[in-house]
Amino acid sequence: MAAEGHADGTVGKALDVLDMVASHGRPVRFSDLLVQSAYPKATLYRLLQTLTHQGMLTLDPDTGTYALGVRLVRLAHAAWAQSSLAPIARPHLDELAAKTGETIHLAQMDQGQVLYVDKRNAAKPVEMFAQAGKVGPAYCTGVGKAMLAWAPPEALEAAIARQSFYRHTEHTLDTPAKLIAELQAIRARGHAFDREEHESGIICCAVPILSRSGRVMGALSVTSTTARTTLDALGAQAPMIKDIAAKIAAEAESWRFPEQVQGRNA
Amino acid sequence: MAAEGHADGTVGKALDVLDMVASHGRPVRFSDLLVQSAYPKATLYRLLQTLTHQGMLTLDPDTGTYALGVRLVRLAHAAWAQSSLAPIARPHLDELAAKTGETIHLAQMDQGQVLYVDKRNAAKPVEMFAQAGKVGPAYCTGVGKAMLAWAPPEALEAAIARQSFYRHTEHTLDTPAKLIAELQAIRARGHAFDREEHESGIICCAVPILSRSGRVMGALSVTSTTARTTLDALGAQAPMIKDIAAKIAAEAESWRFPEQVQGRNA
DNA sequence: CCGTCGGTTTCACTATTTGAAACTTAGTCT
DNA sequence: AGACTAAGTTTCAAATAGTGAAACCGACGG
Repeated sequence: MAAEGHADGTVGKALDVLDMVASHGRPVRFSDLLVQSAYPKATLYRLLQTLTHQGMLTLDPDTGTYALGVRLVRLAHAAWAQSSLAPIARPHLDELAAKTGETIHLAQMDQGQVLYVDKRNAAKPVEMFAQAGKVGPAYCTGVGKAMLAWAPPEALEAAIARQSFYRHTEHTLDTPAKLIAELQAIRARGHAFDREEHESGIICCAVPILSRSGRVMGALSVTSTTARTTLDALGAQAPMIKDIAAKIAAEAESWRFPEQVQGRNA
Repeated sequence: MAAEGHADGTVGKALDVLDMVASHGRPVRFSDLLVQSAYPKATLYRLLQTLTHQGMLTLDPDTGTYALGVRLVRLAHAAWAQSSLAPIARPHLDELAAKTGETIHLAQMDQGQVLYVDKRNAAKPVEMFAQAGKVGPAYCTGVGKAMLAWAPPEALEAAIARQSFYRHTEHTLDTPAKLIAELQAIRARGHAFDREEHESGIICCAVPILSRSGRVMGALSVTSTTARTTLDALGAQAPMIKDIAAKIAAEAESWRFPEQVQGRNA
């Protein structure tokens, strides 16, 4: 059911296999992959061999199992550093965390899902890798809705098609229609709320991070619990959150426009 | 000219492009990539398009620049969780950090280079993503030498061919011969030292993390400065470090952790 | 208005990928 | 033992997907 869309070309298939390996929590056998992949034996075999040879997968010669390779960790480091908002946003998240004392999330959109790229936890110290890289649903989280609300129509449509609309709580918006109505309200209001839609007792206020041209770059949220605060109180913080989001956007944009792309490789 | 190995098939080329984008610290233009890639315009264009379509790259429509995509961050999260020693080693690193009060490194080998998968910093709080994923040279770091010392001959040869042997300090082992002699001594001694070979004033003691079958899974090191301690004092800690490395190895193995691939197949 | 510079598309040519089927180990059952 | 079976590896003709020189387009700058 991976239904990872239209695998364009060999590369698409290879990446599909990569996802397949990733989706299992543990090393997988060739045959395990074979049953769930649409590809015939020989094809899958060659794909795995190529990926292994490339260091994207590692093959344990003893158990004959495949796992994601360390090359991915290296690539991801670069990805996180260069293409996510995290490094730029870092000091702003610290500031926001200090001011609110609440949990802060910085997220971006990845194939219709919310991907958390950074986080400040109210209680525990930062556990970056353990949190960054996690994904969540878009239709029932503050950051997800904030990003969807400002997404271009065709992206929104594609995203909606990928939502499960599983009813996590009694407040979950469990149909596309409800969600679309909500997005409209969010646009009008300027920020999104999570009204215990994902987890009971958990509420949040989220704002989009928009580029000057109005493109959604990510979202920023302050999360709390109904025990500790109310939606209204959170909403009162919206201007400040929005302000910080704007700062992040501005910096991100000026960081991306350096006339001179420095250094050829290395 | 860096000759990123022999790109096998289209997939290899695509991954090559990915590395190329990663190697620049920032978003790159099509034309920047074109000049440094061996591929002709149309080919590179199609490759970029496929990767972008797949979410491995993102194309900023405003500036027309490519950057690594967030899908990589997601994949890496899985890679880190499933194929690196980090999650298993975490509590042990904490313990070692507490006992020594020094900087701790956990590393694995990636294409002849040292890849740091986790770290405990003596001074500052953990900055995971900023550190994990970083690469370093193998021939002049404690963890690097520890892993090379127990590497199978064929892998060692391949790794040596990839070292630059740049003379970082006056203590750097700057020839294969010197390195090989040192590796022998390390094997005999059971642990490796970094005698200010990479950075002046920085010393460390590293041990390999070996599977029961003797394969190198990674390495663990305690780093300090000449101002604070001596090699002998660090060496005295070796048994304890080794003990912790053994615990990590045992747990990793019982978790059916797939070990590093060694050689490349034909 | 013309020339140039990025970037995108075309299209005949070819190399790569495909996948059914045959083959090889390494276990297992009788 | 021998003869099955499961899991992984290899073959090879057919077909598909990738190639890249060159043409094309649109946005500058003069």
